[in-house]
Amino acid sequence: MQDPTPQGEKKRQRRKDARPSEIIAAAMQLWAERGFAATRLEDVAAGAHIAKGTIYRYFPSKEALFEAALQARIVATMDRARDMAQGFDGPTSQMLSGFFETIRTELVDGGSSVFLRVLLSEGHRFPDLVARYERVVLSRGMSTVRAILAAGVARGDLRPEAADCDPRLVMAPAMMLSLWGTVFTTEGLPDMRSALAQHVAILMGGLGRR
Amino acid sequence: MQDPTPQGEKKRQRRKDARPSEIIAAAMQLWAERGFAATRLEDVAAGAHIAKGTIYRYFPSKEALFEAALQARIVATMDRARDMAQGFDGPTSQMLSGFFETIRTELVDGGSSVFLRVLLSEGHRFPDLVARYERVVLSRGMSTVRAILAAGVARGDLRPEAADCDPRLVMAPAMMLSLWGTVFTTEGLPDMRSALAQHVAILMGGLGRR
Amino acid sequence: MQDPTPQGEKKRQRRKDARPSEIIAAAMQLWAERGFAATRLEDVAAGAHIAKGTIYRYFPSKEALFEAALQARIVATMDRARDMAQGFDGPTSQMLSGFFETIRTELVDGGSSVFLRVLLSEGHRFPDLVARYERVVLSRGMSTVRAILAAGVARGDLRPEAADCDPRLVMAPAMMLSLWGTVFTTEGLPDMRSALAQHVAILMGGLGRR
Amino acid sequence: MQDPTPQGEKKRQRRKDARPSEIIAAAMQLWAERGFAATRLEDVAAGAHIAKGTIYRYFPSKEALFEAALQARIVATMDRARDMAQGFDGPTSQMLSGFFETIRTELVDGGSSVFLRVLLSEGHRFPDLVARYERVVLSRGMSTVRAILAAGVARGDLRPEAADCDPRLVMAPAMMLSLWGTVFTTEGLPDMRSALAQHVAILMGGLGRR
DNA sequence: CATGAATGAGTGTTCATTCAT
DNA sequence: GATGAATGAACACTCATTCAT
Repeated sequence: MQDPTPQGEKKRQRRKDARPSEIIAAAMQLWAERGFAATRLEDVAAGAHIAKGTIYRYFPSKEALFEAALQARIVATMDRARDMAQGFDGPTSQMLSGFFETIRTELVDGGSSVFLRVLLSEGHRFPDLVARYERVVLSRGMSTVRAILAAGVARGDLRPEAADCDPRLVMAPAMMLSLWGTVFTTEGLPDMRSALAQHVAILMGGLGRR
Repeated sequence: MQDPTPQGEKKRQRRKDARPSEIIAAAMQLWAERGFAATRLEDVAAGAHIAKGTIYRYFPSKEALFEAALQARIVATMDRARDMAQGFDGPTSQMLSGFFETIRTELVDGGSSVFLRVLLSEGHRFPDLVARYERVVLSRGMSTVRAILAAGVARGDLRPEAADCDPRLVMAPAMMLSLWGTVFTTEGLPDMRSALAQHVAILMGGLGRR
Repeated sequence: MQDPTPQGEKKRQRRKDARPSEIIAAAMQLWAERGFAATRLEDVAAGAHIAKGTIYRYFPSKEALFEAALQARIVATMDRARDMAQGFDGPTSQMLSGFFETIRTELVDGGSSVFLRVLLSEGHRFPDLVARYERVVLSRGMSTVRAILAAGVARGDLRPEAADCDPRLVMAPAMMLSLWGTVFTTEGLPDMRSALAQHVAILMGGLGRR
Repeated sequence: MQDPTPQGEKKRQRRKDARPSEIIAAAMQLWAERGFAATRLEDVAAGAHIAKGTIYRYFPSKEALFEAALQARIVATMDRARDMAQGFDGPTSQMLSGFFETIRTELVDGGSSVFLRVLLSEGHRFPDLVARYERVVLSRGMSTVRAILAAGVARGDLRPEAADCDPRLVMAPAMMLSLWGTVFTTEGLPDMRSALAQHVAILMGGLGRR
């Protein structure tokens, strides 16, 4: 009598609140397996154990679902990565390792490499999304790299020219290796963590003080 | 006059022989512009100035066309790259530059980055193709890198440990930058040649003799 | 306090009783604006400030709502019109004017032209409704016209042949003009009242005593 | 050998040329029976004995099909009607009769009343079509009426005030009766031709010289 | 009783593929 | 061989209707 939202209401409500992320999770799994275009919304629905129409209560279109997934999964991580870079003041090699580990965790463990893959191959159809991804993900990543390099120069870990290094060169192996593992064989190759450690070593050698 | 292959016939014959590569050229151009899934076979036909049905005279399906294009465009180039690497015996930095320039030419100017993009995001639909691409393109590229590194070590340009370097780390920036330019903005960033020159410098610093 | 129908109850009761007509009112407004097929039940619910499911407490289906709206809105008016015609004994031109004004008020101001529009274009889906509309609305209207004409002949206002006039000819302009204004431009044309006055004049000239 | 389009080609060509009008014919029949919204494109295809996709070779959308049907069926007729009115110089009553017969033939026999019905009830979804219908059909019809009335005044058949008569009053019965017959019973009522003859008589009485 | 989350049948549209000419 | 008209399976999206709360 006193409670206008009794126990009964809550179960459905709890479900409703969880739906969007359940749908996103199902979608990302399938996109990772089959690609964006090749995944039917009906499959996503089945993966989330709901009916096709239910998706449309939460996302107005397939593209919007992609956008929401992107938003939901990445922003937080990139912020975290940047905070880490700015807050932490250890040796440059350690900052780079931390940065790469963050990227690896997000892209590989968190499954965010789908976004990169989809944007790379179907990006022409979603110019707005590409623009947002650049703004939110790529440029933040590049800023982080620049900050790390600048800090390294300031600290004396790196040579002054390191500040002018194209940040994509620093990020590329982390990105590429994440993609690599989703399609190509990695047999006979170092695991991603070791490879990134090698990358740090090369960078420190190539950019560091002689 | 009784000649069964008169002048007219020959022209047609020449035309007919050229068809497959004309179709492939048209397809690659469009795939590069719009992506594989978003390009209709009808557009490819129009680009090749033939009728839609004619494509099926030469390729049994859209996927087969993709496969043929991949086969046709890449093998030669990769062979060239390897030959170049093996045949040439200059300083390591020069060999790396040459190798990257070859990759860049092929992927960017030749438009082969489509293959990488498609395979990366829709590879699961083409397991055989992925396997072949790995065998023919990726592993050859990695062999080339290993050969260059080994030659560098032998020459004394590189430290012995360079021979154990994951070849993907060497290739990744060249691959990633090729993909980058097909979707993302490059404004405010060095052009690809300069970036690869930086990459060579970093590698030489990171892997080279102190 | 022990009263089983206290003040609060009553208000709710009054509310509940009013629901059907509130729903009908909301529906007719939207049907008039967008047409029957293009109006979603959800919009009707929103217009009536209730939840979608609540409509089903009162009407078992969308078609049933249409039927109920038809029933509710028209019978009364047509009865009124007939009463007016039969009760009043003025000059024929005045009776016709009054009749047309009644039709105009109902169809245009009251929004009942939707029924005519829907029945005209989707009537085949509602054979029962069409039959009822004919019985209740059209044939009553025609009776009224016949009564007016007969009275006019009896009075000496009209020529005897007027009694044989197809009543649809008398009603058609009033009906058509009501429909016209719901879709087509009326710019540069007389307003409906003036037009109907012209119509009365023509009828009186064409059917009246020379 | 001399004929680049031999017999074989022709059969298909003849078919192709006929397709659009076959599709339109099938569509109009079904729209007349069931209304526009309630008729699936698949039904139209079945009615034209073709596959659903074939419709899209000739019309880019359902709406475009409606538009094409409208264009195809009506313009010619309305032009004919206007030519008739302008070219013919007989008594006004005869011109009116001719005009109404043209309208009747087109709307009833030619099935064009569908357009009116669809526009009346679903016109809100097609503002462009409504505008075109007004421009092409309605305003031409009204011009024709005005021309007939003006000619009648000039001839001395009609009183001067007839020139100011709202042309919709003249057309309304012809339009309304066409619609009437598609949904409502006409039992016990004069057939359309007789009714329109009565209408002409009334108009001549109401607008004509005393 | 009221709610609105969930459903799923239904429809317009696309496009790889076929095949009569 | 070459053509392009025809096909029909497939898919995104809508919305009347249901039902757990």
